[in-house]
Amino acid sequence: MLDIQIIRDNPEKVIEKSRQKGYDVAEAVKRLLEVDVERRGGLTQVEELRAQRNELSSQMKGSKPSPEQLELGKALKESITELEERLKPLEAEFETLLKIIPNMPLDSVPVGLTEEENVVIRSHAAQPTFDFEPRNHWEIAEMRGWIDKDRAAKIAGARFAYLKGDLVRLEMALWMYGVDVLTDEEQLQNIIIANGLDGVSAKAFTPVIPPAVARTEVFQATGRLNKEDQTYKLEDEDLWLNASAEHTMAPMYMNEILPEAELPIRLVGYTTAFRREAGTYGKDTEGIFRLHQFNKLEMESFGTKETSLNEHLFMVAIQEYLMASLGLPFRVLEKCTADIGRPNAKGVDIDTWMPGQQQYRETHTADYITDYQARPMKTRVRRSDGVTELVHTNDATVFSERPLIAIVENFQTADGHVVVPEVLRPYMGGRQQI
RNA sequence: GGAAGGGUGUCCGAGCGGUUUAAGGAAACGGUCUUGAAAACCGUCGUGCCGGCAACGGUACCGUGGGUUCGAAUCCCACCCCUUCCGCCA
Repeated sequence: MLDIQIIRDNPEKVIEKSRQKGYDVAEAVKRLLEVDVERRGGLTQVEELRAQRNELSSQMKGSKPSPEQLELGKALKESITELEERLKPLEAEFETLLKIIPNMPLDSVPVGLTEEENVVIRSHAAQPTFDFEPRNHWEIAEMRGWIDKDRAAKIAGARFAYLKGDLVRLEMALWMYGVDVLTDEEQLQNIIIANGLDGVSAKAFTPVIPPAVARTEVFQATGRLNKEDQTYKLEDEDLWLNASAEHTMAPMYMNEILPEAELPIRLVGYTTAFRREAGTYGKDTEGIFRLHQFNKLEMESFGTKETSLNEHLFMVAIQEYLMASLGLPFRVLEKCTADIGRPNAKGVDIDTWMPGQQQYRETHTADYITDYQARPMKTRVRRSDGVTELVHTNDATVFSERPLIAIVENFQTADGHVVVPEVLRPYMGGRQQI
């Protein structure tokens, strides 16, 4: 959530900056400020009464309370209870509205109302040419027995899959490769230098396998439970299945104050992600592009306000480095105001060319979140001068299963085999083709 | 799942109805001393919210949420978590 002070001081700026689709930010800000005034008025009254109660109480502590004092105490108690009851719904509405208001995009974020208005900022590698008609990944998978969705449907329903055979080995190779790069400070340093990100720490990411579920309270604090219909809830438990390792890594240091010397804390988490994909009926029904369950390797980091923007750029640089090293054709997009998530002040996507589908498809995202998540999570840093302040969080995809699709489609051979990218061969027993 | 014990500030830890504006210790920061460091000594040292230009004042917070009371870290209820033992088990 945003700092209420910022909204009070610059409501028009918050509104102007937050052009989002789906709901009316201006209306929410207007109502929030009304509620804020009412709430503060009530709060002042309650606090005055409490002060009287505390005063009376300290008078009574030495001797036996007189009947008059007890009488006054009872009257105060009633007034306080009554005022508190009136305040409760205001506080609740205040909290709800505050959570609805999205983060303020940086000035550099392009203004747009749909994802069509995202701006391509870089392109890497030419689209490959084939002397045969390139197939979809599901056609290749069919030929090779790599994906079985029919039996998965029997077991779990639509949008689930059994991945099989060499496709599974390729996926595992991808995880290993990603973790190896992210834990190698020399390679990280090279990425920093190559991208002119001087001053960015080359500290290695710590590999993490997080819980795949989180409590309601925790999930809400991350700002990622906005669309409850997209997230699976465990029946009879106060638990939700995570839709990314980000959801269970970001709140890891909830209610903690971290020493500045420990920052940046960098994590690379592997988990299975679950998404209900409500409202996508009929979309991407073929193959494994859009499943209810998939695996993903994700970066998460905790830093300070001075370092977070470069940390974001660093994460994007890592993504580009990884994708380029695989030899995949992809482009980098600066997301427009409508396409960045509510907690974001900026966001970058990577779309990768899928020759079997003759289009670029989203494979990665990188979120610049500032202190928006840290505020409700109460994750803070004690600076070297002793001051505590909110940390800044960043997250970004390393690999999901979508790059797997890109590898299969881009490096396919005429007879339905796939050339293994060189950097993955050490993890595939040296095999050049599967 | 059963039994017992426990959750207090950055950390350790006391407190079990009104001297809590949370003892004491450690860490951290500032200072004295020292060639420098260590030690010793002195001082500072929680967070949120409300009001105020500020100094400051008020209020809330002792796992979470309710309750009892004029008054709750302290008593009662529910839940969550941790530890140990038993049972079950990848």
